Amino acid sequence: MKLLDIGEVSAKSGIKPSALRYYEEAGLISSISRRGLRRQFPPEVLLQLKLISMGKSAGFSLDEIAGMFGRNGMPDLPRAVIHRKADEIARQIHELTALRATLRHVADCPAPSHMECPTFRRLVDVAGKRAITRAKKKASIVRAARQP
Amino acid sequence: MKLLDIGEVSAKSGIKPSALRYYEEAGLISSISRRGLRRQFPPEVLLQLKLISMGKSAGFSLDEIAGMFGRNGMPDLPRAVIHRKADEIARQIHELTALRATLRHVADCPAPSHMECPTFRRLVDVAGKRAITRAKKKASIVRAARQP
DNA sequence: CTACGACTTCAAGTCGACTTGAGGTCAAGC
DNA sequence: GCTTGACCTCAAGTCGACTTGAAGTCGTAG
Repeated sequence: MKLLDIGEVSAKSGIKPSALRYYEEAGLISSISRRGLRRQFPPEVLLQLKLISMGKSAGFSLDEIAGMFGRNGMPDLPRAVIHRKADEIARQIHELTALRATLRHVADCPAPSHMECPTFRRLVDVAGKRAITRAKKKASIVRAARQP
Repeated sequence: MKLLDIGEVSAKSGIKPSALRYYEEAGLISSISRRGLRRQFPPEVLLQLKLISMGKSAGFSLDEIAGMFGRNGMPDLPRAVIHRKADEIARQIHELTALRATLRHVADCPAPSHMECPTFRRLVDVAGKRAITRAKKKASIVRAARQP
């Protein structure tokens, strides 16, 4: 199993060495040895980084991502918890879908004031209420994750 | 048109007054008058806040959101630009969909090592390449903004 | 063998998005 | 008329996710 040094990982993933060190520090990835001082990573790290970047672009914090994928890239979590994460993502997909529709609408709707356009209001309402709940939930999830 | 004072807006939206002041400072919303010192907002602000929270949960910065919806909540931008934002969101929906599928898969797949499971690798590959591009784009925007 | 460039550590800095704190103002209820 | 509580301003603090800088260490190419 041929190892990649941090420079190669950085080149292949597009993530700066400094960020890779930071991820390692945070326990998201782990280097397997050194050549001189240089960190050597197993090739799976590239896949793990992809997962990390997916999680990030989904708006999860590094802590949450670590929670999803565990220390070595794979979840040691009960299925139910993972499915709950997936549900959270599903909800987010819903919200994004509404946002996209809203944008397309405001781009094309010729009405003078969108605020009074019923189509617009309906679109905005789709994702509405959960947003408030969410901020609070996030905090509690983090707390829960810290006390296993 | 009955006005809402900042406390009511906060209660109805779940957003703290301090954050509302911050949004006003940032030009995302605007209060229309004062009663004593208290800011008074027009009722549309609630809709605007919904849009803002949608945008936030989609991972956009306040600046980007301001860019989408303009100073007073509605876009003054050319259609093409708005559609590009919508496309960006569409891409993100794609990524999230892949992430959700990946999570469901790791929750249920009984394989010993996911790293070698072809289903898993395929899922991860779905969203892959764009992430890198995105980070660079963001950075270059930032750089450009610093040198006007 | 030496110079180079890419890495190393560690501390400190940055950026966005707020929150918090100190000190002050107001309008409504008692 | 005075207190109370929710607001006000402005400066400073916080948190996450990195980046940057200084000072040092390697291994390879010339």
